[in-house]
Parts: sequence; C-alpha cells; structure tokens
Amino acid sequence: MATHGTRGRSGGRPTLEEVAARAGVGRGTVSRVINGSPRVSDATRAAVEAAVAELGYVPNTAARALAANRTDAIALVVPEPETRFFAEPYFSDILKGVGAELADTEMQLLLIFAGSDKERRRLAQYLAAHRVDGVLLVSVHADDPLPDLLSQLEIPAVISGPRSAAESLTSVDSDNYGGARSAVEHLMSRGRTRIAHITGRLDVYGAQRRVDGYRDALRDAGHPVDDLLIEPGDFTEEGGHRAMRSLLSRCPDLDAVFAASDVTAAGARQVLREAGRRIPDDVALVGYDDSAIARHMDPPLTSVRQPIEEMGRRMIDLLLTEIADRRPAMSRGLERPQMVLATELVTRASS
Amino acid sequence: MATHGTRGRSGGRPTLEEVAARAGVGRGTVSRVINGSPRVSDATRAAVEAAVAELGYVPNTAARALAANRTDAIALVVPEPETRFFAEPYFSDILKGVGAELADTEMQLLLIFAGSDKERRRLAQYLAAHRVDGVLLVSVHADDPLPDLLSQLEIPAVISGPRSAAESLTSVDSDNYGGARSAVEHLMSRGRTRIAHITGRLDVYGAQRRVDGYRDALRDAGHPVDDLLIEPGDFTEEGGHRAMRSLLSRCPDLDAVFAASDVTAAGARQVLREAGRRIPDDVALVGYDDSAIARHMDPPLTSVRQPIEEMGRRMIDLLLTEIADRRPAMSRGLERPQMVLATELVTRASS
DNA sequence: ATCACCTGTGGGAGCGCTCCCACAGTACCT
DNA sequence: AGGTACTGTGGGAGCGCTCCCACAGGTGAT
Repeated sequence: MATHGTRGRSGGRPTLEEVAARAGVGRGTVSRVINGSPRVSDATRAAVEAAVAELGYVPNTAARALAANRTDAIALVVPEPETRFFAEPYFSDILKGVGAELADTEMQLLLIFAGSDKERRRLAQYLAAHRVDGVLLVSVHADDPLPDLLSQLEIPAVISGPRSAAESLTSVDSDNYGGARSAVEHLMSRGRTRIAHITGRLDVYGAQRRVDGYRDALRDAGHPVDDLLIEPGDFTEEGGHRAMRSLLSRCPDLDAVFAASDVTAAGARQVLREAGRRIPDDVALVGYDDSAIARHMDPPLTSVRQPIEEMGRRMIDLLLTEIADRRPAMSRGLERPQMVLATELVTRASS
Repeated sequence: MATHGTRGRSGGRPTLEEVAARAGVGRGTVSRVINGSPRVSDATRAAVEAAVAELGYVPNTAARALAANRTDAIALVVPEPETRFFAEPYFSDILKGVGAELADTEMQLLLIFAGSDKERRRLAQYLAAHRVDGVLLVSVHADDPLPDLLSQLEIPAVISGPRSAAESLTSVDSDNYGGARSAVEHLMSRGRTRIAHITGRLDVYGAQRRVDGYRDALRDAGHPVDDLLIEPGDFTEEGGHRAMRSLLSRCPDLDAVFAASDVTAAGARQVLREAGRRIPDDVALVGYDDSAIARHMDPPLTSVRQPIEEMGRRMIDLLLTEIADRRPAMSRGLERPQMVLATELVTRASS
C-alpha cells in the first residue's frame, strides 16, 4: 500500500495513473481506452473499463485541455442584450436545435451575451484566451467587428443569417428569396392580381432578398410589378399600421398583402379591419415567420415558416466539422460553405 | 535571439515564461503581477505590465485550472426544459441579476439546462469532473436529487426558492409569507371583509407559505378565517377559472380575491367579468409576481412584487463568498445561511 | 557585530493529461 | 533464415500555469 505516499490529498479524485495501476496496464493504454482509440485489445479494454467503473474515474478536463490544446466547449454568442434574447422566439428556437444536436456529443455549450460594450470586451478576452473550440454567432449586425475578430484569432465559427460581403465565416441562413416567392405564387394561385408587399427593414439583407423574391415571382408570372404596391416597413406592428394606411390610400384596389413578418401582418390586419376590408374575402394576407401570432390571429394567418430549429442543428454540424478539420489542413483555400435552408408556406384562413 | 528554439509552434500565444524573459524577471514574479499579489515592487510591476501589453499576453485558462485546481467558472443550472426557461420571466430576471453582479468579476457564467434525464446525466458527469467552481440552482423541485449530489461532491452551491427540509445548501428566497400578509392587509385596509384566496400548487413550499400569510393576516386583524374562502389553484390561468367559479358558487358574498399568481388572477378576472362582477367596485383583486400581465390587465392589477433580480444578485454574492471560504476552513460547522428578501406590494386599480 | 525578521524575487516541482517514440510480439512475405 | 509490416503496449516529455521553498538584501533590535 504505502508506496511512497507523497500524493494523497486523501479523498482526491482518481487519476489516469491510478486507473492504470488498478487495471495493471500503462498510462497510455488507459488514455487510449478513455478516448475510444481502436488500437486496444478487447481484453485490455474490458480491464480498464472495469477499473474506471470501480474507481469512479472522471477525466480532469483542465489537464486534458492543457495537454491536447482543446476545451471541448463551444460558445453560443448572442450580440444582443439579454432582454431581446428572451423576447424573440428566434433565439430560443436556435438554442433548441443547437441543444438537440449537441446532446450526444461531449461538447459543452456556453451561452454568452455581448450586448453592452463591457460584455464585448469580456468576450474578446475570453476568445483571445481560447476558452472555447468554436463559436456560434447569431444575429450579427452589418458592421459588427466580431466576425473579423474570430477569423483573426482563427477560431472556427458559424454565423446565422445571411453572410455579409466582407467576412469569410461559414454561415447558415434560410431561403428568404424562395420564401417570398412561394408566398406570392400562392396568392397568385388564389386568383389575386393586385398583391402589395410591406417590406422589412431594408438594411437587413434578408429583407432585401424577400423583396427580390416578391418582384421575381410577379415578373415570372407575367404580372407587371407596380412599385406603388411596395411599401417599406420595419418588421414591427407599428410599421405595419403605417404601411397599410399608405398602401390603402395609394392603391385602394389591392386584393392581397404580403408582409415581411407576422407582426407586421398583424398591424396591417388591424388597419384593414378598420377600413372595412374583410380577410380573406376582400384582401388576402400572408405573413412571414409562422410565429405564434400567426396561429392565434383572427383569421389564422398564412405564413412562411423558417426552419429555425434546423438552422441551429446545421450550424452545429458545420461547426463541429470545422473544428475537426482544423488540424489536418488548416484553411486549404476552400471557400467557406454557405448553407441555405428551404422555407415552407403554411396555408391558413387568411388567404 | 535563437536561444534554443525548441518551443516555437510559431505564431503561438505567448506564455508566462516569455513575458518573464521580456520583462527581465522570473516566472514567479510575472505570476504574482498577473494575480495581483501585493508583494511586488512598483518598478517590477510596471515592467511586467509593459511586457504583458507588448506581447499581448493572455493567461492560459487550462493551465491555470490544472495548477490551481479552480476553473473561474460557475454554472447556472436550470432543472427544467428550455421552453419553460424562456416562457417564464422568473428565469430571465434571475439571469439579469446574476449577470449584473458577475459583470466585474473574472468568473464566467455557464447556462446549463437539465430538463430531460439525458441532460441530467450529462450534468452529473459535468459536476463530477468539477468543471465549475460553484453552482446556482434555480427552481428546484421537492424530490430533486441535485442538491444532495452537490453537497456530496462538496461543490459550493446556492439555490433559489425556499429550502426544503433535508438539504444543507445556502438558499435565497423572497418572503412569501410577508408578501401574502401585505396583500391581505391592503385589502382589509380598503374595507374588504370577505377576502378569498386562490392558492398556488400546494406541493410548492412557497405557495404554502402564502396561505399561512393569508390566514395570519386575517386572524391578527381579528377576522375569522373562513376555510370556504380558500380554494386550491395551481398557478395557471385555467386553475384560476376553476377556482373562481367554485368560489363564486360557494361564497357569492365575497368582496375580494387574493390570487397566488398574476396568471391565476387573470383567470379569476375573466370569470368575475362573466358573472357580472365589476373590478374593483364589487370585487377587489390582487395577484402575485407583478409580471407584465399585471400592468397590462384591465383594470391594471395590484400585485406583490418579488425582487427576483436582486435574488439573482444575492445568490452570486453568497456563492462567491462560499467559493472563497472553501479553502481556509471547509464547512466549519456553521449553519448554511438562508436569506429571505422582502416583497413589495404594487397598488393598482384592481383594488 | 549578531541575530531576527521582514520584503522581493527566482525557479523547482508538480497539477493530470495527450502525444509520440520505442519496442515486444506476431504474421506473412521473400 | 532474414526481412518487412502491423498490432498492442509502456512510459518519457511536455502543455503553461501555481505553489512554495530558498535566498539575497535591507532594517532594526539586542
């Protein structure tokens, strides 16, 4: 027993070495078993596993991180104040997908908010210390320095939403163009001809793509595109009110409205009601997001569903691949992938 | 230059040793400066700080964790599915307080959900690996094994909500008893005499305490306590409906209702309306939580505000203290503190 | 002058892993 | 027989820190 009892912070957790002694093998072999290396005989593996179970061995993450230069953790960075994170279902859906995909991995997920400048600075320190193997960046604004910082530090990262010009990070987005097209095509198939569009904030790339989809759908069907039928909004209910009022006064003959978000559609609906237009009899209405609002609206709102949860899952897939690939051939000149997921039109009574 | 260039994974991050060389001091001295030890002369400190800045040195967390046996991270564990976390403002308020209090610390916060069994197992592994210095446990259910696990592993932890019998963890709670008392006293001061109470889920200790507060407030004011006026609810709107209906049929003469949550109050309000009772003219109504619902109800709801954000802040305070104290004298027989924060009655038009 | 005791400082010895080289053993060609 | 190759295994050499002992040099009491 008392070999040379130097160690023994008594009750301490068992180490690799102790497991090795117990199993009658070497340190390296235990390490191989723990890490699932195939080059271990079945008998040895069994012996080691028994020792691990008997001793209740749990690897020391810090030691592993130090020796292997990895942390087995990835961060979900939300460059927003916490309040927005909780207010918008977008984030919780992403998180759900991410969590599901990560569930059978050894990776640990950290949630980091970087809304304030102070938090930003902390995050920069955190990343500089390489405390995570990779980063998921959701909701990046146009002039955000974070993507640049990440590629400078050579930290694998995936961003959600459309990739803006400069950055070279992998991204996952939903098909805003296609989603808009399907909404407009649906309205045309219902016999509507004077279809208006209330846009989102046009400094958001996705909103711009929806306008493109709207235009192209009309043009390809041989309809003229009447610019008077396009009114800028800002994704809010308020914006929906304003836009709908000006549309009604400008084009009283419109028979359908495609809004760039469900919330905007709700605002439009209210104005339409007040103006005595029945939905869908007089004016058909289609929204975007397929949020809870859409289901509970009266009448229930046809809306374009984005596969947000799946976006979360894909982001993790891509990130894990990138982390795994980093070692063999770092940045082998390949273009970073940009994945675009299909949307789905959910038809309800409003159209 | 080329001393013995063995190291040099070129472009690698600078180490303590390199900073020491640059500053012309020893490794130990740099470590002392980094960790803010007072036993360093001003001149040396300045030299080291200059070297740190020039080299852009950032300590390697893994190495530090390994050597010092601490992680500088704490976990906020939510033993619920993610959906509930997002649905209930309670969590986001706690998180806000925690985040604020942690902002000027070096501690990193991890958010961990442990709703499913799978997640539970992962968490257990995680804790066994001592990957965090401490744990904040919010919303613990009666028979949850987590508190026991934590004290077994000797991981500092603070739980939110009332401390149930067995466990010996530090806890922070709001004064459910006092909150209920203040609500009832307020109603009595408004001249109400037949005050009903719709309880919360009575297997939740806090709900039980609110009933106690209700009873004692009446008794101490010399009012008889009529058990017919107490109807069990479950914190939900549905429960509010049911409870209010049975109260109305049993005690049509009631002139006030104290509900154990705002949501329950909203349910009760609906039934009262349908029964033709005006609020507050015929029946005064008081809720609990002072959530957004309370402000937006028609009429706005008087409600008992819990200082949830402050609870978050206090939890961190206590946890950090406990982490700091662990070393000098581990568990010196002292009772774990249980902190109870005062509530505040927010008076609005419903009473 | 001697001792005691501070303050500042350098650097050895780990912390518990992973990586990788070395090597025994077996197998299958020449 | 000798070579070549592969499988399984042991263990040395770090990874970049913190802790702590040793020690130089100063200060003040005896």
